[in-house]
Amino acid sequence: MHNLLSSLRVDINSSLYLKDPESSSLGINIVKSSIDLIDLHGIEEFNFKKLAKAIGSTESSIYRYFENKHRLLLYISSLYWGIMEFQTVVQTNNMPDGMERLMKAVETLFSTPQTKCTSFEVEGQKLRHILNSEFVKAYHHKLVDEENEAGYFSIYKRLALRLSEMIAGVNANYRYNNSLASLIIEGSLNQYFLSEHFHNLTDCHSKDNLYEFYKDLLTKTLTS
Amino acid sequence: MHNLLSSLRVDINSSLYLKDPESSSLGINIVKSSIDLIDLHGIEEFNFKKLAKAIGSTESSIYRYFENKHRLLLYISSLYWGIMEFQTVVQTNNMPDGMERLMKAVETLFSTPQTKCTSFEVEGQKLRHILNSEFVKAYHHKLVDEENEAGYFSIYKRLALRLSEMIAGVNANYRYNNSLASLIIEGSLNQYFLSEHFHNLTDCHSKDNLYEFYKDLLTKTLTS
DNA sequence: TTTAAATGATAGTATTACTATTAACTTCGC
DNA sequence: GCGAAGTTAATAGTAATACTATCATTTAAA
Repeated sequence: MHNLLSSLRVDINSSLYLKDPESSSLGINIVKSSIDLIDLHGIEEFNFKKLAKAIGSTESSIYRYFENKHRLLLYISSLYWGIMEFQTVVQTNNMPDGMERLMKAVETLFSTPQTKCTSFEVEGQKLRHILNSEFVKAYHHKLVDEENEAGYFSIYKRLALRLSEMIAGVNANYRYNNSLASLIIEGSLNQYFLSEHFHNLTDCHSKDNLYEFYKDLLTKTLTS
Repeated sequence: MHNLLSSLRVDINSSLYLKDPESSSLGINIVKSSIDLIDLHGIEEFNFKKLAKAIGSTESSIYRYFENKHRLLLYISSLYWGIMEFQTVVQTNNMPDGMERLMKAVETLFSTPQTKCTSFEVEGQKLRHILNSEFVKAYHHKLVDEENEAGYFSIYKRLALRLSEMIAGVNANYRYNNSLASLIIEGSLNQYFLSEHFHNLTDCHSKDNLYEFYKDLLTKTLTS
């Protein structure tokens, strides 16, 4: 299994970057350090000048890898969803029972991403924290339709469709499998944010609680 | 009822503005026109220079009402949630049956806001469209905890808690009423966005569909 | 009618998000 | 080991944004 993990690679849409960051140590530094900085200060406070300073390089060098910070955020987001998809596939592989599969997928979605299967040895917690806070900004903007067309969200959508299919596998008569899948994936980001910043708008303050909440919701919705 | 509607006023946290926009025609113009512009071009493209031009005033005059565009967005958001809360309360008033009450509240949440009960005669559709696209940006930032502390999200939170209490009224043993309430309110914004921009990540492309999806979810979750 | 308050007009600053240019360093084929 | 090609660094510059400041003018209230 370890070999499989290290040989597989998250395949990120190549139009998200100008030069593949995995192709050089500077590129890897750009991604790793940007994850540190965005995790720490948020995307608004983050810019290429600060990033350049942090890695001891220059703005112009960073611009050779990414057109702008928005694209970099999309790259980081794809990295996250790619890892999540990979883990979901690995974890649910060869599970014959539909409900068990679905629950395993949900549990995986609420877990910390394993960054081992990438070139970037970053803390999965940081990656998830970034996605919790910043992913909504990656698609809530004027050019979302163009970017969606260009495939910048394809990994995210593929994961949602996988989940949707798993839901259909549990109950083929359920009419809202796509909406339910989106609801869960959104929740996997948002409920953590609520716990951190709007404490009494959620009852889930641990991964276990969250899993229980969605398990209950899904079991009742799909089997009653 | 009409008198009640016109005499009641959505009470917005006064630290969101420097000078109450409802106190002058310029203030009302600022809010009305900003809703038009943000609806049309999104919050990133929007700035006080463009707003000033649109209403035939100046940047400096607008800065006398709102400290910055972020505060203005928070003001508009409070307006939306205030209307939603008001409508929910009016619509569910005197309903003895808990489930019926909850369903009416959900239906109201997915409806277009009635702006009659404000000083701003704007199209409710625009207001909802802005919230669908921009509300997440109102709290996904570095200063969220400070702003939350200052009460900038109090109407939103009060609405979530009302919904949470309604859920508890249906099933007192359900342990996740806060999380479920947040999930519904988030969904009332997000599922519309999905329908518009990520069409096949949802099955709900009308208000009726959405209502059915959540009705099914809530009925099964709370009564089985 | 006087006075204060509100608004307009204009100018200016710091920061951001880039673009352009040139110089220096690295790497790779030969 | 050498030169060419590619990569990165250093520096400078631009347009737009998000304000702040000042003072003149208009409007409203006492």
